[in-house]
Amino acid sequence: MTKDKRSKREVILDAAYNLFIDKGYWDTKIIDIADSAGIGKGTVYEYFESKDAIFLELFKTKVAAGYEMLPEILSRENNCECKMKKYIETEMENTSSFTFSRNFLMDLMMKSDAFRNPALIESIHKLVADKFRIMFHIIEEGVNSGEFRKVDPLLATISVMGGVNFFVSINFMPFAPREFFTKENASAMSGVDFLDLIINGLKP
Amino acid sequence: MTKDKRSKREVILDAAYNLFIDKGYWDTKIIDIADSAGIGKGTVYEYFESKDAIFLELFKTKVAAGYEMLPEILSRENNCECKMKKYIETEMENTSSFTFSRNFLMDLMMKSDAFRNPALIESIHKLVADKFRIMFHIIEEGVNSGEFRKVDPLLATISVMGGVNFFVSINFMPFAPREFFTKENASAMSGVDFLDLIINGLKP
Amino acid sequence: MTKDKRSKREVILDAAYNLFIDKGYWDTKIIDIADSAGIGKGTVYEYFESKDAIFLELFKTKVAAGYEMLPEILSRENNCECKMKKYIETEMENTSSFTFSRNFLMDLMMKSDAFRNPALIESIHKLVADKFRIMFHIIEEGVNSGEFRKVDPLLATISVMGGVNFFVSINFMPFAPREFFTKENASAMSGVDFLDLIINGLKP
Amino acid sequence: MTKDKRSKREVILDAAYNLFIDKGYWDTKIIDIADSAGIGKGTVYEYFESKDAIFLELFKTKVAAGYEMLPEILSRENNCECKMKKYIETEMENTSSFTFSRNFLMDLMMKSDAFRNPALIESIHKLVADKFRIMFHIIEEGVNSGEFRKVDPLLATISVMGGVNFFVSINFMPFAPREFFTKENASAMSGVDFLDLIINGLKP
DNA sequence: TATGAATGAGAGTTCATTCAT
DNA sequence: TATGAATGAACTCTCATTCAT
Repeated sequence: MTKDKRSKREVILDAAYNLFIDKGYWDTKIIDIADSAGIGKGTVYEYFESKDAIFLELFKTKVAAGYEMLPEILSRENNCECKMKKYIETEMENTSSFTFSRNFLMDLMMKSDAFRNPALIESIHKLVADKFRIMFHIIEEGVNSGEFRKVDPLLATISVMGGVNFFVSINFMPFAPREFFTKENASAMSGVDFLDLIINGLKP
Repeated sequence: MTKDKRSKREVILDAAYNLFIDKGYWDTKIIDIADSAGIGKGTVYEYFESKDAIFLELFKTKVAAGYEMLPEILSRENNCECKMKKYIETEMENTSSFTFSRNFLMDLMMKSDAFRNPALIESIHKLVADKFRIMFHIIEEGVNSGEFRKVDPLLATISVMGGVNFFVSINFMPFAPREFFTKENASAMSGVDFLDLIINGLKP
Repeated sequence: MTKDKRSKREVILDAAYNLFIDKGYWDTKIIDIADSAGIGKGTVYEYFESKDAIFLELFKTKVAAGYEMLPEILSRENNCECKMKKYIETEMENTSSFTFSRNFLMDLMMKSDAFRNPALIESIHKLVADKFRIMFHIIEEGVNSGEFRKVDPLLATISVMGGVNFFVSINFMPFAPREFFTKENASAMSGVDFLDLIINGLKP
Repeated sequence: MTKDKRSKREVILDAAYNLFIDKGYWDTKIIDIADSAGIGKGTVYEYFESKDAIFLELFKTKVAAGYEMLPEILSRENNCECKMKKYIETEMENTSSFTFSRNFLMDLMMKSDAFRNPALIESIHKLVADKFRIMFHIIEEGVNSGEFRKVDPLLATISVMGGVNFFVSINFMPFAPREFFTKENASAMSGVDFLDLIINGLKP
């Protein structure tokens, strides 16, 4: 009862996190979070200012935190292909290690402007933009150094990021044609093969 | 009063369309649509059964209709690269001709399970799954015929579709880092270059 | 087109009448009446001020009119039993000749104060009160003349009227236990037997 | 604040009950109930799922509950006349003890098909049908045993039930001619006299 | 005269948030 | 600290009535 100060906050966050992932932000009600956390509805407001605030906290700790080390990690790599590999691995780890079932991140990205909390919107936009810039610089560097072909870096960034985002979230998308997404298929898809495609393209 | 060729139904659809794109489905209220269309709240219901019905109509006419001819169009092409080119062109046309000021389709895809109207959900899932299958078969065919490398068709489909979706919608995404998306950059990005990337990859 | 002035009014009334009986007042919408009458919604308001006004007219012509001659008819009878017989016959004729299916009259009686139109409320109250008074005077007269026992006329009036009302409307009541109300049973029930019960009671 | 033994649930039920009786179900709005109960609109929904649910609860506790013991009570009586007496007494108690200021039950009966809630409709129909059957069996038994004349039991049931219903509710009917329903008259009317009329009829 | 498109007040219901305990 | 009863603004949808044509 006394050392539970930090713990209860965590419990709320965990409950909210799972519910957001499971039912989406709008379908998750405060009472659901409270019930799931085993506390009273009012208690939620002892720890968080609002539903938005819970979301923001979750975003920062569960999502954004996974990318904090990214620039440093990438800087340790010698060439752009390796950097891109690390990037993909990080994405895959983040989405899987945080038990990203469903489309949490994508959800955030796409619907971010449905929220009214400016801090939240800004956080989301910032993360996505940061990731975009990182990928852009990898490609730009690769093109400049001759490691990559003379492609338009912006175009390539879009292509690669779109692919990566889709790749890491496809399993959780509600509309993915289920006949393709069997257990075997899912486990067969690897980041290495994925990188290979981006680097080498489809042509034999 | 003079240029009122557009029926009121059209006016409502346009108003709803822009609002849905601008603020999202849930943030758009019936009164917003009515106000935006310059009519009374009740009038909306003279033309549509419900908010869902407006959405469904919009989806069918603005989104799904653009893909109806896709299978036929693709069947006219002789090789898979050309098919993929046509696919990308169709996507680009659809998203631009309908003045997609935001990523309407992506939005739909990601949030589709937030809707309760089964007809609507089904329509959305069907379109996305159809498109996915089309791309899958293009790639599968290419791999089988030797036109493409021996890549995993599913992985490649995900990569390409993710890239394409991102590509056609990036200009309208709320979070795209604005410094990259100047007018000049936007016009510089072409489907041909994009296809080149997918086909040939980044390696020189 | 020219001699249809009265006719169209009738058509509206008939349509409304059947709908009121069939679905009840509140479940009948103006558009239903218009559709059923084969005219436009606005046209209804050319002939009637409001939905209430239609109801009032219907009440006066279809319901109240059936009782206008009642005092005169009863005055022709020589004794109270015969008067009561006539009363019952009139009720039965009114409810059947006007194809009173369902609980139109009862409906009116019970829900009359749900209407806001004072004229309507008054009409309904007046009819019911008139009928009550008529029955009361029949019984009072019978008691005074020695034709009936020395019962409380008010109590007897209530008993008889309740029975009569129930009797004439039971076939149309939604809750009547259906196992009792077969076709044969319905035709077997006669006003004469009913009167016999009231006059002679249950004791052998 | 001091006599708040009554739970808020009770307060809401009472408020709703009086309003339903006073203005009818459809004319009573949730805000009316809330205002009358001295609470906010939303609070009503903390205690009841819907307007229908309030009604159903009211029906079960205030109306149906009064008849639960009826079969047992009647079974203790030795002859049919006594059973009928008990029946009438029960009706009178139910309608008076619950401060039936209007004919709530009759109201329910007549309008029951105006509700859409199946559980509600069924409850109402069941109660009325049950009561009808009880009376029918009393009379049938009386006829078979020779205690009553050889009358049609169905016809007699209708006559008696109609009379009883009217009798117990007449004081609250909006249309009852007020000159008859003075305080003295009301108190003069007894169930015993009423039964006498049914049993012995009007003939001397 | 006849119309039906347009209206908007008003309904039941939801739920994030408040606050007395 | 913890609660949950209470709140009311806001939502979607209904429909009797109006009025320009």
